[in-house]
Amino acid sequence: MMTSEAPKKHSFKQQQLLFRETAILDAVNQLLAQKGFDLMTMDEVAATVGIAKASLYKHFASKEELAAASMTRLLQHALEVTASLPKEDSPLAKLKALVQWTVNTHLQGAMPLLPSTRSTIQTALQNYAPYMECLGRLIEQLGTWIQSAQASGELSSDLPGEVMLYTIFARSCDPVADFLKQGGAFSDQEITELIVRTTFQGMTGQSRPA
Amino acid sequence: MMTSEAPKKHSFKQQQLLFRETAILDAVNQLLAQKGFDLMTMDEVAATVGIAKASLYKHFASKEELAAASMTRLLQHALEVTASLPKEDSPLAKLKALVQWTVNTHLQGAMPLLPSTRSTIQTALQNYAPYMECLGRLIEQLGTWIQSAQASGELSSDLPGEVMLYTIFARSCDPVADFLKQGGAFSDQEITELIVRTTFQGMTGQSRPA
DNA sequence: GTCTATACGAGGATAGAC
DNA sequence: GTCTATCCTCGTATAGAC
Repeated sequence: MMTSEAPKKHSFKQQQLLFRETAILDAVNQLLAQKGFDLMTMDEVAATVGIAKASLYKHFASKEELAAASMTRLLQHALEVTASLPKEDSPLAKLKALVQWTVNTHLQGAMPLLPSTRSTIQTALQNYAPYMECLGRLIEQLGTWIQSAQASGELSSDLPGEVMLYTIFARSCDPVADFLKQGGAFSDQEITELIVRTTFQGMTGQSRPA
Repeated sequence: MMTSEAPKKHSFKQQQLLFRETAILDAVNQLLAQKGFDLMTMDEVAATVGIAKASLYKHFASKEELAAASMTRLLQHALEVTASLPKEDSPLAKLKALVQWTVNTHLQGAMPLLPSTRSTIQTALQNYAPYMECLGRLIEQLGTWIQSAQASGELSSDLPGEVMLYTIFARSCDPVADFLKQGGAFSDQEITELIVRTTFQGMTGQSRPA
C-alpha cells in the first residue's frame, strides 16, 4: 500500500494544513488590528481568507481560540525580536528597540488589539497555555532588562519596575499613534520616534541635553 | 383651563424629565466605563436604570446617541474642572491636575471609554454638535496651556504640542491604570501619582532631582 | 476538510395598549 | 411616556452532503 510514500504524503498534507492556518491567522491578525475582537466577525475572516466560514471551525474551535492563536503568534514574534537584538546594546537601548518595533507594528496595522480588561477573550487567553507561556517569557525578559537599566541608572530606580513594564506593554494599543497617523503631519518613522521619546523621557525634558 | 398653573406644571414635568435622563446617563456612563460601547447593551442600561427598554428610546433615539450624550457630559465635566483650577497655578501644574482628574475618574470606574479609532460611534460623535463644541473648547484650553508651558520651558519646546495634547487625552483610556489596580499593590492615589509622573517625566529621569 | 444551508441566541429598535 | 410583547437583523456555531 505504498507505505514508503506515506510519510512524505503525510508531511505534505501537514504543510498544506499549516499553510492554510497561517493564512487564516494572517487575516485574523489584520482584522483584530483594524476592528478589535468584538467587531471582528467570522464571516469577515472567512471572506478575507477566501474560504467558507464552516471551514474555519475545522481549524479553530471558536472565535476566542482564533484570537488566542493570533495573539500567541504575536508574542512569539515579539520574543524573536528580543532575541535578535545586538548583545552589545544596553538594556535601555533594547527596551527602546522593542517599543519601537511595537509602535511600528501598530502603525502598519498588524498589531492585534484586545480590550485590556473586560471582554470574553481575556479569560480565554488565560486558559490558553501557549499564550501564557510566551507572555511569561516576555515579561521575564523585560523585567531583567528593566532591573539592569535601573541598576545602571539608565532608568529611574525610584519608579516601580511593574509600572515600567505595563507602560511599555501599553504602547501596543496607544491611541496616540492612531491620532498622529490620522493627522497626517508625520511619517510613520517620525511618529515612532516621538512616542519612544515621550515614553522614556516624558514631556518635560529636552531631547538631547548637550 | 388653569393657564396660570401651566408654567409651573410644565417646569415640574421638565424637571422630572431631566432627572430621569440624568439617571439614564449615569447608568450609561458606568456601563461604558465597565464594558465599553460595543459590549454595553440597551437591556443592561434599562435594567440598571430600572425602566423598560422601550422607555429609553423615548429619551434617546439610539444607542449611539446615548453614548454621545454621555461623552458630552463627561467633556462638560472636564471643562468645569479646567475652569475651577487655581489661577495662580502654572500651566504645567494645571495640565498635571487635569491628568490627575482623568486617571482618578478612570480608576473610579466613571470614565466612559470609546474605542479610539474604529467602531460606529466615532462618526456619531463627529455628527453630534454639542460634543464637538465641548471638545473644541477643551482642546483650545489645553493647547493654550501647552504653549505657555513650552514658552516658559516647563514643557519641552522641541516636542510638537500635538503630541502632548494626544498624550494627555490618552491617559483617559490608559490600560496601565487598570493593570496596576488589578495588581492590588498600590492605592488609587499612588497609581494616579505614578501615571502623572510617568506621563510628564518619563521613566529615565529622577522624580525629584535635588 | 471543503462547501451550502440552517439552527439558534443576542441585541437594537418598534408597535400598540394604557 | 411608561409598559409588554414582538420584529428583524446579525453573528456564532453546526449539520450534512460531497
